[in-house]
Amino acid sequence: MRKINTRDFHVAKRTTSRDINRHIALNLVREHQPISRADLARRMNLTRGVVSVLVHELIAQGLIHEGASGEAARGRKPTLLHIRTHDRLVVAVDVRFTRTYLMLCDFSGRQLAIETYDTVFSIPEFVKDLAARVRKLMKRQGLGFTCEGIGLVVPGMVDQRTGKILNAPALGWRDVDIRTKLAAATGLAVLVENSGRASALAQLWLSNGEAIGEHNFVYISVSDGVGTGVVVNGELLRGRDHIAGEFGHMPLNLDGPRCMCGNNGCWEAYTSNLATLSRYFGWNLSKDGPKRLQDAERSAFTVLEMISRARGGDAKAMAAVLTTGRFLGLGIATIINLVNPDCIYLAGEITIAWNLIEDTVREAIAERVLTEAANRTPIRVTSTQEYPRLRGAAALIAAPTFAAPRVA
Amino acid sequence: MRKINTRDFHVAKRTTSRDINRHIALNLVREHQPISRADLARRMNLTRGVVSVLVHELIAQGLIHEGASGEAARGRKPTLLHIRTHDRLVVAVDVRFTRTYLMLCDFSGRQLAIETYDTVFSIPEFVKDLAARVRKLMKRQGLGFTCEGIGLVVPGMVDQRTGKILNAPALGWRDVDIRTKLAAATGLAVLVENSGRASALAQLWLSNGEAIGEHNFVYISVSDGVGTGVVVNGELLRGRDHIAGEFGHMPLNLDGPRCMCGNNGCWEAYTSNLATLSRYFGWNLSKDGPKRLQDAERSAFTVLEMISRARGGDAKAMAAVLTTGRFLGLGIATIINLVNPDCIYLAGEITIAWNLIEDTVREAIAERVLTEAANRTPIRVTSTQEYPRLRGAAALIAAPTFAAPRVA
DNA sequence: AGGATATTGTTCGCAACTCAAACAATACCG
DNA sequence: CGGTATTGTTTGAGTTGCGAACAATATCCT
Repeated sequence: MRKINTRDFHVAKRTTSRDINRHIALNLVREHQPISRADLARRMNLTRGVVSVLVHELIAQGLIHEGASGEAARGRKPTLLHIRTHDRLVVAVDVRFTRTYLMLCDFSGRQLAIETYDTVFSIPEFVKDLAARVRKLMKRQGLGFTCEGIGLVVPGMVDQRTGKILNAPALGWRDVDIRTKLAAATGLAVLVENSGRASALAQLWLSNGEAIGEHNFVYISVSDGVGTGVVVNGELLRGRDHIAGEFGHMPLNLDGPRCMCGNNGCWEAYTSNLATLSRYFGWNLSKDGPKRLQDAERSAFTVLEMISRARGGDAKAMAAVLTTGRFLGLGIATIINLVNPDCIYLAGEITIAWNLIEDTVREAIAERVLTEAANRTPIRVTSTQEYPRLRGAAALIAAPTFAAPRVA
Repeated sequence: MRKINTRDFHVAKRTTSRDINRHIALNLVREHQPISRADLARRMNLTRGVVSVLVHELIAQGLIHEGASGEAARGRKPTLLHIRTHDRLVVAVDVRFTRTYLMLCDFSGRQLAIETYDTVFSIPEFVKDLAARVRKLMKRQGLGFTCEGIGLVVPGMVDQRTGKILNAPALGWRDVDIRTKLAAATGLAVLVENSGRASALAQLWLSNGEAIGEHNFVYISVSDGVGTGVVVNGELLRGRDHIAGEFGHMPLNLDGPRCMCGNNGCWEAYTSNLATLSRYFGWNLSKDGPKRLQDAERSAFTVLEMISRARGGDAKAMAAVLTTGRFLGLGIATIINLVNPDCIYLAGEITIAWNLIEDTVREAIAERVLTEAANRTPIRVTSTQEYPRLRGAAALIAAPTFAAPRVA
């Protein structure tokens, strides 16, 4: 039951009905390919006649293409339709504190090439270097491919509308108009987004197989910080200033440990990798937080190693991991009470220890959740191998092609 | 950029374009009445021809009606259009711990009659009594009016789809199918909702004048508990189990004071009227919470009185109020970081003391908010005189008439 | 082998819709 | 009282979904 915004509405034109149906058809092909025209007509409750025209238009636009004939128990064999993604490419960039990840993939998120290198912190050099790498990547890819844009994600605050990085403390970037600079250097469209929200976009737009279809979820990425993205009704929650969804900085305890953001007791301060390590080593973050972070990042000893030790019988490591699990659960419970999503996706290094902490997490959730139904909210752990941030960067460019037209 | 849900979509039919445009026209009339056809055409960027037909259909449906001629500097005088609300009535019911409020109003939320009486806790008696009161109200109203339904709000968890009250601890109601019972007793359509969310609906659908138009906001109602409603893109956030938006139970401190919900340190436990009173009297809620609540409710001494004392120079009262203000601000800051709404509406008895606490609230917000832009989020205090809960109950019945048609 | 049957994809007349332009109905103004 | 501006209606054209008929193609059954 949505209220029509009388200050910003979209009247239906002559072509609106067809625009809507064409987009629905496109998305059905995307999620059910290969699929025949007759099958589309059945799923859409339209006549085959209309669907034929819709498909013709989508082919003319170069969005789908006909493939081989399919099998049928009886009657004429169907012509199967496929999404045209293989020659529509995207460059995805994930800038992190230590290293930068660069991926070339197609519109379905399929990885074609990937490379990683030490992050360049000087903006002009970063742009110049990245532009050169993109050129090389496209050259190596050969002809017959078009690159439709660069998606870039950073850990920090981003104004998605203007493409400006407002504040990325981990990189030391502040008020950087990265979009304009990068677009000028490469001649490509550039979209920028916060890495937590981008991961949510990847889950929404570029997930494979069974994971498809959730339209109300919260994505939680636990690594250096805790990044989150909230998806409501198939749309990422961005907020007035494009800074919505910062669940990492909700307080668990106003007098708790110091957080990177300057406040005390943020969820992130209890559950980030740094927090877990601090618990193990007995660091006092309230005193020397940022310095510790840099030491930890640069040192070889990561949370992953700590988890190995926990598995190997190191009781202190196990205790630290479990405590993180408990706070993870308490935060998740709050999120469930606030958003009541269909499910929660959990990502980050800590998920490697999922079978160690699952019981603790679920126990903490049960403790603070308000109803029995909410307690049954599924928690899905996503594999770190899939590069969610990079796929999210790709989704920035690919998604607009498939998004619902704005109406009413 | 919304993703189309391929499991639950709405194909555009022959009549979809007109359905959309008719709803837009209806809403424009609603928010700009009196308005002429020509004016509608200009606002909608449609030709007057189409608008004429749309208006004709809306009149045939009995949703709008023609009024007097308007003034024009030159040329033919316009025929002004009005929403037909005066003879479409709604019964709004607000059940609270001490008293029940019953209002008869029209589709625009205009109050026609209001009464209040001691809450009847026995369900069968409550239903029987309410049905009798509704009959009497309608009889007194006379002929020529149609009652289109009953909207009922309660403090507690409600499944809006089934109309069942899951758990309303303040009333002692649990798993009550109030909708079926009340519909059977009155023969009217019945919709049930949580009172915090209903208030948000009232703000969205039945606000007057300048307040019209916000489509992304959080409504915070501070009274016995802290009820909240989140509106995103002109739609109330309900969540999978219809329990979303329980910001009252987000923790400020995991080891904080005991809350009605059974957890510790909920925002509500710091800012509800009971919490404010406890601070003044030095009650220990962790020990004897529910009993205290009943005592406080039944006693004549309310938060309002405490605020008077604070104004009168009672330093202890002032301190208690200011502390509530501080925690109010800390919670609001978290909400801003999570939802980043266009604005925040604040309601409840504590708003009487707004000029006392505003500075403290804003200070606390500035302390925890993550960006300068977020710090500028407007906070609008709504008058208690307007019965937000009752208007929300009315909105439950009235809103579906005006809501955007589901498409794509 | 060949007709019955089933399925796919196209075509065509019809109804519903937006759109542009012409039109009748007012009202004001010099 | 004619010129002009504005409102609201009408009319024809272009676009769309709908239903039914159609051709093409495959399998099944005799």
